[in-house]
Amino acid sequence: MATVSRVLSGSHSVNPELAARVEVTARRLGYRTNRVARALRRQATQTIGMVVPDLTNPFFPAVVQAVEGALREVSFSLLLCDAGNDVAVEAELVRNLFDHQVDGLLISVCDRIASRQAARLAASRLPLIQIDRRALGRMSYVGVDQAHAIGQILDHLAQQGCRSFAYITPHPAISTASERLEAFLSRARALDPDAGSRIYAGDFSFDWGHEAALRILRARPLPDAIVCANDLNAVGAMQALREHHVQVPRDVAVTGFDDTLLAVASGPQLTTIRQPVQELASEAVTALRAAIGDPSLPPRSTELQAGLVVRESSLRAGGDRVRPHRGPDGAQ
Amino acid sequence: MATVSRVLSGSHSVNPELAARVEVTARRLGYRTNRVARALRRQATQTIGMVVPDLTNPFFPAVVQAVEGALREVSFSLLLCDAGNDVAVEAELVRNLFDHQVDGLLISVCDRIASRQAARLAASRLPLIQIDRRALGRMSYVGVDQAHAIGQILDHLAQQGCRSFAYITPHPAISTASERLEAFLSRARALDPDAGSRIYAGDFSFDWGHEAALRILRARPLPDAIVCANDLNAVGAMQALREHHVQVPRDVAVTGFDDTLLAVASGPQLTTIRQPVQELASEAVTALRAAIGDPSLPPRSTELQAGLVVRESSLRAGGDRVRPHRGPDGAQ
DNA sequence: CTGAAAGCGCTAACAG
DNA sequence: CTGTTAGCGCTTTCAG
Repeated sequence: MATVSRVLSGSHSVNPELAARVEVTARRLGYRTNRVARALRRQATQTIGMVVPDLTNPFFPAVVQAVEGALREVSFSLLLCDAGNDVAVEAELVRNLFDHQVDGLLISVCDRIASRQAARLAASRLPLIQIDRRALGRMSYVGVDQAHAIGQILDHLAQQGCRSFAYITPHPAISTASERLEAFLSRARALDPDAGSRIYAGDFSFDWGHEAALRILRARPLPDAIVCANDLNAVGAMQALREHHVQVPRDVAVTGFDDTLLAVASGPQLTTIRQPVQELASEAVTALRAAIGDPSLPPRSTELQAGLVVRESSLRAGGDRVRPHRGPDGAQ
Repeated sequence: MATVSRVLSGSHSVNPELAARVEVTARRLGYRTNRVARALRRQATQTIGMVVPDLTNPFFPAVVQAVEGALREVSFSLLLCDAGNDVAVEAELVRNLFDHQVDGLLISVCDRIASRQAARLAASRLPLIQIDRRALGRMSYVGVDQAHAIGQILDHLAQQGCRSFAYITPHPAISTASERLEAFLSRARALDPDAGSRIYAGDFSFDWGHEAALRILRARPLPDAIVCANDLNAVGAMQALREHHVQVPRDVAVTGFDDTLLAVASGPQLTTIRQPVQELASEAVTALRAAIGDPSLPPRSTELQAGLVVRESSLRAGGDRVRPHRGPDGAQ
């Protein structure tokens, strides 16, 4: 019995001939090792838990897919949980994941403050990597350099001749939103002293983008550009602008963040930031496996760089990519 | 020890006073029962496996979210797997899920033919419910009445005065695509004898919608309406139309299917079919639990009804919702 | 109603 | 290199 175990888990060297016999027989019998029993004995499940705030935000499915792929390569499985943007649910999910004896946790927290307790609890018991959104500054984190990303957007807009800016964002309780907002404020003010008075903070939704744009419209004059903290907000804003016959990018430029499907599906297509989802996922998995292998490792944080993707929504000055059929009044 | 187990799992009646003492102590110690050990002993993990073809299709995250919620209510957990539209990966995932000793399987198969083997294998070993896409006619299935949904679209379009139709669809190897296509053919032909010659089958992507629309443009005259088997295709098609200065819905009506975020994010907003995702999920979970409870139960199939959501993209005849700023040449 | 004891399927320590 | 044995943490007989 022990020999069979050794052959099948490849843990120990076994006489090749015997090993072959075991393998053949196992295959003939359709034998598959019971991972539950193995987990109980080894005290390791080869399963990691992942908690995301909301699968409905298309950014997260992309991350989940990449994470699952990265885990599969090292034959780990994924226990996925959606917190529904609810910190209480999130805490409950983390506890449930403990009970499942997951070997580690990947978490994108709902709230940079309110999620701290759950995150701390989790980190005290398990290797944990924060991904994208974080609550604990001193714990491992994999995310993108938000300031640099926002900088790229503003540089691009400035180059397009934009001199006044509004900013639509979810509530800054989300760490990424907060970082983007701060970056926006510090950089936009150099170009536009009033930028700070045109911050519209709501939530992550299409509807909020729409609503915020309506407020921007009411507070005329329009800024040259509306920078949005994510694609959903941006697309909502564009919708509202369209309803009010304000043309993007002619009358106002709009930018998003995440480069989700929405960016390409909207009309006009959205200039946005492409998150390095693959790298985010593989870095997170690597870091988590390292932490599982040696729990005494110090926290490790990685900031990846995201890239600007220029599409129609920000091209103002009659550049090459402006749609030709917009007519002679297309230039401002 | 046995008494503690009985109290904590509530399986057996225990002297209330003793039970209280156990509970207090357990709480004080922060005791949590180890689900792996329990699973080994009980031969049941309280975990179900779910395999979806592609999380990148926004329909599936919605389903996953709903399923996870429904499972949480009955304290089951979800082991999620993304097959990446690859039948071989799908089969491997199913095997892996066996090894995890999941109590049941929810699967939306990649291919109605090629996935049969994997599905049959799975069904032979475990309670299994097919959800949305199916491969096995005789096994349990929860989905929507595609024919009725397509019927609603065509009725609506006919009412808008459309008399000629094109149809953009993924490859009919996907069961839902195949059912929708068949429904389209049988119903559209009554209105348009040529409908069968305007079928564009490709894949589930934005890009295919775009490409198919280009082909439709090349094969002028334009049909009155382009019916699409999903929102992604529809939005891709609208993009191509826009690039060629064809106005939706003035020059051609376009409809989608799924009512994802894209439907509302696109310009013009998309008339589409809203899938009853919540009901789909809760029915699937109910059916699966029933099958787990009594594996001898006969297969059970449920067809839910989906509803038409009318938005701008199909309103042709100067109805209320046509955007007013389109100008006097807006009517065809 | 409660306690003692066996055992779920596996792996690892220990002999040989 | 291989076999025997104990035991992971829990639940469920079986006695009492």
